[in-house]
Amino acid sequence: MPAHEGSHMYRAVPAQIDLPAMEHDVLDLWDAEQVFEASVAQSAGKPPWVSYEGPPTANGTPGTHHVEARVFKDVFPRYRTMKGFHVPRQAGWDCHGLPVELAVEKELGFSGKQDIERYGVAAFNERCRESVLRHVDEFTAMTRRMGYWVDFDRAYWTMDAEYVQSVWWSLKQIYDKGLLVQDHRVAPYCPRCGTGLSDHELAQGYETVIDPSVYVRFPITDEAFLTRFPGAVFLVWTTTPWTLVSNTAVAANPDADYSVVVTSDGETVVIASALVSSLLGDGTTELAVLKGSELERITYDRPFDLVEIPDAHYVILADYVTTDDGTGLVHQAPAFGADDLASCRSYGLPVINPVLPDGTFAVDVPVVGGLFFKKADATLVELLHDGGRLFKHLEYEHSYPHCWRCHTPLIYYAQPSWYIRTTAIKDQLIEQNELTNWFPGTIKSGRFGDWLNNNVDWALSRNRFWGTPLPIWRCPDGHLTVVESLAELSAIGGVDVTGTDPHRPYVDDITIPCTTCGATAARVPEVIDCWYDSGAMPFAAVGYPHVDAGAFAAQYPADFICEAIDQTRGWFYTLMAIGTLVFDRSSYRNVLCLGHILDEEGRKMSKHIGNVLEPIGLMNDHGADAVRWFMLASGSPWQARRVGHAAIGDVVRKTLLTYWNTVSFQSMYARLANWEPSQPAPAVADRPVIDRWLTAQAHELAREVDRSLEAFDTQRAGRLLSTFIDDLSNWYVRRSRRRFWDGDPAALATLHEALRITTLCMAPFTPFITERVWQDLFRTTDPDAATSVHLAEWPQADPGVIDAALAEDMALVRRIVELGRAARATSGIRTRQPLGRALVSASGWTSLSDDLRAEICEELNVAVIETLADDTAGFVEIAVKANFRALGQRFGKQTPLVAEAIASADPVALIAGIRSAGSVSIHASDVGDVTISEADLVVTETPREGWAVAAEGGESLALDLHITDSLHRAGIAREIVRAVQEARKQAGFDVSDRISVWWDTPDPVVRLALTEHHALIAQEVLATSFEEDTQRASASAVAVTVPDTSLGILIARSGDR
RNA sequence: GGGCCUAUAGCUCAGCUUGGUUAGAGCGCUUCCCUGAUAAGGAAGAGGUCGGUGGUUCAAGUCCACCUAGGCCCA
Repeated sequence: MPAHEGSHMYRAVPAQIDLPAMEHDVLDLWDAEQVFEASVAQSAGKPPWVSYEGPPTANGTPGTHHVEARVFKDVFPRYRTMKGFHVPRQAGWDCHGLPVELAVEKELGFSGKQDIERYGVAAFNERCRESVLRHVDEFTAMTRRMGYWVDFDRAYWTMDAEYVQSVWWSLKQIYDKGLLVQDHRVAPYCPRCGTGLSDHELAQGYETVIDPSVYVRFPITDEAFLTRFPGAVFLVWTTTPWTLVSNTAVAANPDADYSVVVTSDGETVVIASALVSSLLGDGTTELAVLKGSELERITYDRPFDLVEIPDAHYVILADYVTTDDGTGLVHQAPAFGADDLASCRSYGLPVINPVLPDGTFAVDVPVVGGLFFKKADATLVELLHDGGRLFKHLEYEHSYPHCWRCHTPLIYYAQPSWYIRTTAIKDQLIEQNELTNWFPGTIKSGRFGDWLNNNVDWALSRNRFWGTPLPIWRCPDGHLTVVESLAELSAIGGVDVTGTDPHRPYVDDITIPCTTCGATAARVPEVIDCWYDSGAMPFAAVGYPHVDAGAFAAQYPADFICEAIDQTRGWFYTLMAIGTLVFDRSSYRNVLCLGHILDEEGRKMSKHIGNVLEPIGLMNDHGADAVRWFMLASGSPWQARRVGHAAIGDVVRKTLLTYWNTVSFQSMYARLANWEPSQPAPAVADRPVIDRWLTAQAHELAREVDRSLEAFDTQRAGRLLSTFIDDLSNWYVRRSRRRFWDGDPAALATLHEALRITTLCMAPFTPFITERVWQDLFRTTDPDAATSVHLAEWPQADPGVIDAALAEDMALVRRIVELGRAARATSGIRTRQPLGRALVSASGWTSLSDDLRAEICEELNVAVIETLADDTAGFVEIAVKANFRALGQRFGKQTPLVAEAIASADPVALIAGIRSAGSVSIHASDVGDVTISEADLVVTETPREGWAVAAEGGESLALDLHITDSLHRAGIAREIVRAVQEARKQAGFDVSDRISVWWDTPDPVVRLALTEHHALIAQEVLATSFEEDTQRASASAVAVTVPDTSLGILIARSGDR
């Protein structure tokens, strides 16, 4: 509550805070004051900084990994906004595709496409649309809770009619360039989903499985060959016995050597020479070595006679065959392998496919008819065994592609599909990648660069229902008409269909006259890969070109995108590919690639294991700021990281609460002193050295955090901030407490400014707590302050204020203080007991200013501090070590010899010589005389006797432990002060309460201490009266116990008398 | 089989770009201290063959090679 009307005082900031509750209040504040909207509106006209929101698929509950990506997608826009850029942020939802279809299938209890067709495509797609809308709410709630500012009102939906038509437009551009084609190829195919998958979808679904690994005898039937080698068989290896049913040929490498060998069992077999010993072992007899080319067209008897395959079953030649594993003779089933198909086609072999689109063998196939392809393996292996064809049967563990959504093993399957010929723009893609900044950089040439180098055409079409329909109409003669919009369809067809839902089945009902021949053309049945949808968002999100061309121009390409590493071949690829296909340039300049979030044991989070951290719960336990800070600053963003309650709780205690308590401290004492930031304070240059130091550090902080964020390095920025907060609380405030009790304007103004800079720098990271602080400390005190910290400008670092020399000096001060504390601890004399003097030896010490030395004295509670080297009494022990870093540069190979010479020299004489002459010459064996200066040495000076000493890294401090009577009494006085303070706290007095003190003691030393230090004690404990008298006990008086004394004290609040 | 990443204290991680002789922090543990903001703070201690082997170098946690294990991605 403000002290009076029109005042510019801080609000009271309680020491205790419930962070999650505070965050909810801040969320309400942002809503009430429309802060996000204001931050975008306020920057209109400023240079744009564009980041794209990769649309999450709304088909399930958001997880902690979604929070991770969203934290990074939030922190940089907030930062750029503060830096004076205009950063519009459009939310987006990925609506189409298999994930959604599968979720709906599951809800409806369906098991395949037939079920969907029976249910009706219109109704099914309606369920898909409804499912998307349902799940979007959960994402919105999580997004709001975590403080990710993104504009949901303008969100793009990939299922919107405008979006779909934008995608159509782009496909037409690609078609017009001749890069959208239909082709029959062997492609990965999910038999359960009944559709082919693209290579980047394939990448999502590898699973480790154990398959049979069988070596099969293919008896040779070529008479000439058999005449030379009676009873010879080809040994053929496969891990997919089910494809043996459609065996069409055996491929050999024309240039490889093949051996005809008799095994130890007396059997004549043909395999690659390179594999004879590993496969057949010892005891074989080699009959002949033939080139693969000599085997061409040698016929054999196929393993199964279940389907008709005419004019086949001989050896063909193919370069891709290797002799690294298997037998060097590769079974060919052209319907189920891309290489097989190409090789067999070149020999004019037929392509026979006995497997139906649902993955089962056709019912009329003997033995395996109706069986799911994978399930046929066991039956077939048994059949091979019974027929004497099985040479060897092992199990083989390998990773095999599975459907990324339903986990059905995929089948490589020949079928017609639509492709985008990305291979035609491969060089352009590589060029665009060169112009892209990847974080971390290794992705660029590594994972992503490899992917581009091995680029294959994009299998675009899906034989499914809920997706963007391919905008291609075909007439009976096969002429194609590709359209870019419903308006174009209306124009061609002469019927207004602009109000039609551009989804199946409605769009399928539209027919148009063929633009080539005029015959009736109908849409091809396929929909497209939903990854195309999301990759099209840079233009489709604004409905380009049909809706708003200006918006697109302003937001292309993006300055920044960010997702987890699994998007390398997903969104990162589709964005770059579509951008390059349609606009000849990639859609983004900088891309941050995050590592995955793991559980506390380092396992992937999955529903199966039950180790999923539910993000809203996590944020309600610890606060969104804590989760955000963890994601940004704890560990390396591109490294897989373990997240758990302990790690996030740490963030709260170490960073957020320390910051908060510093704020609370400042608010408390400023209010007690009726201080306002607008009150005059001495110029920084005229303030005490510690104020100048803190101010310099704060400006350096602003500069360095800025640099880090420019380089997308949140980890370094976080480290800078938490170090600064620690310095602030545990050095500046700790050292300056007394000045705050006294209401010193210089101290209050210094801390105010330091907190202002910290709060601003931290705002993008932890937007809640910084907003609370901004409201309580800055908005209330400055009528010109921005109404939200997120509407404020980034703090300008003044290079003139930054003082590297002072920072170094202060670091030395703190190291010396640490030595002093260590010496105190080893001596057993508590800091409360004043000591007479300390001696210091450290490089840089002699040039330390008096006020910095005073800091050390005060902190260590010693009367004077002096230079150890000045003490000529001879009780200083000097140890000298070689400084290898300096010597190594000068002497290279001879460094150890010089170091040895230094070690064996008399350190006292050495130092005496150097200190008087600047350098000395010493003799090193095999090197000769060398000149040594102090920089070549690490000098440690320690006193010999009667002192408490601590030394580290060439710096040392010694405490004079002699306690005089006067020091003893001063110690007692401090002891009394501490005891009274403790009692005040116990009694629940406020820090500003004045008290009365009555005391009595039989001990003359204590009595003397009390009288001697009477004024000091009274001042320290805020006593308005301080009398020797224990008889005056009052009802509210509190007894104070002072350890190790026979002192009796009573205190009472002055007002309580 | 290939590519990339990772391996440092009981746990979580810095440090490696630019090599320097006592390898750090936080958490946890033991002992002690301090407390007029703090769920804080400080000191000491236990705990490390810096995954292994070789190499380069006067000097390797750091650079190089190979290997091992784990992860991710691909085939």
